[in-house]
Amino acid sequence: MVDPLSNGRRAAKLTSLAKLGEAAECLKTLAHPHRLRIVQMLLGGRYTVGELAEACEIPSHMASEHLRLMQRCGFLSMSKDGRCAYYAIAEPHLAKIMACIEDRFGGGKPVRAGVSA
Amino acid sequence: MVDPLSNGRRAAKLTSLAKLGEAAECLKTLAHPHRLRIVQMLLGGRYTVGELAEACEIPSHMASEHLRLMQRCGFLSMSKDGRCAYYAIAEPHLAKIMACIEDRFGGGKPVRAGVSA
DNA sequence: TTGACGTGTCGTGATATTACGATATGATTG
DNA sequence: CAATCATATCGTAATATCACGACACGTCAA
Repeated sequence: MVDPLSNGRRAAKLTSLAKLGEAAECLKTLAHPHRLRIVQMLLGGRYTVGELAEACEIPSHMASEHLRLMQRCGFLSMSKDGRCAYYAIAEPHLAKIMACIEDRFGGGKPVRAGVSA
Repeated sequence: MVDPLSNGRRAAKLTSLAKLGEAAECLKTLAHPHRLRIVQMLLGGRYTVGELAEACEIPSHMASEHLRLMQRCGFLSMSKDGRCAYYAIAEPHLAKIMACIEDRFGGGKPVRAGVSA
């Protein structure tokens, strides 16, 4: 009954719901296959909208929208060079989060836990 | 036409769009303030639906739905004890991802990127 | 058995997200 | 100057998500 892992009101180091709401917004922004690929590519260097769009197999105006969304929540920065727009990672935490994602999904395991437990 | 998997300017270690779609699903499941709080609590031990609901300030039948969503993508496991249902973390990667989130949002800073370190 | 309690499920309306075509802007080329 | 390219923005319809009330189900106490 005194099992430290099975019971007891531990000291709550809980983040406020407001902060969690902010975090949820950012997570939701990241939660899209094309945007994940864009982040993954950008983690390796800077690319133009067209390059990113081609890698995601989508029209460039759609890549532009994804890019804008991610720029709005502080993930990316943009710099223009002539008529090309180069995007780059602006939020350092993205590398760690992406590493977690690649760790779980990049490997190749089917990844389905707990379903039968 | 640039094949993102074999002909990038840089060595492309890109995850397939299918895998990224899977990852996006999981991220989307996590991207909700109440679900983030539930995960944060569960990372510190196991709790019943009612306890989780109270901490999120929501009716317990809504907590139950959040719990079911997270159980479906393998994040959580459940065990019944009498009429109580105890939930616990089933996906170890959750701890690392939550640590990243707390690192960026838990501190207390307004948090808006662009502040180049 | 009856009734209260803790959970889980269903249906619904409100709201957010998505992809897309059309079109606008600014930079380059001839 | 006009044409073209690379991006960006707008309006939209289809779709997904959300919170909620209502209620079904098994468990426990009397």
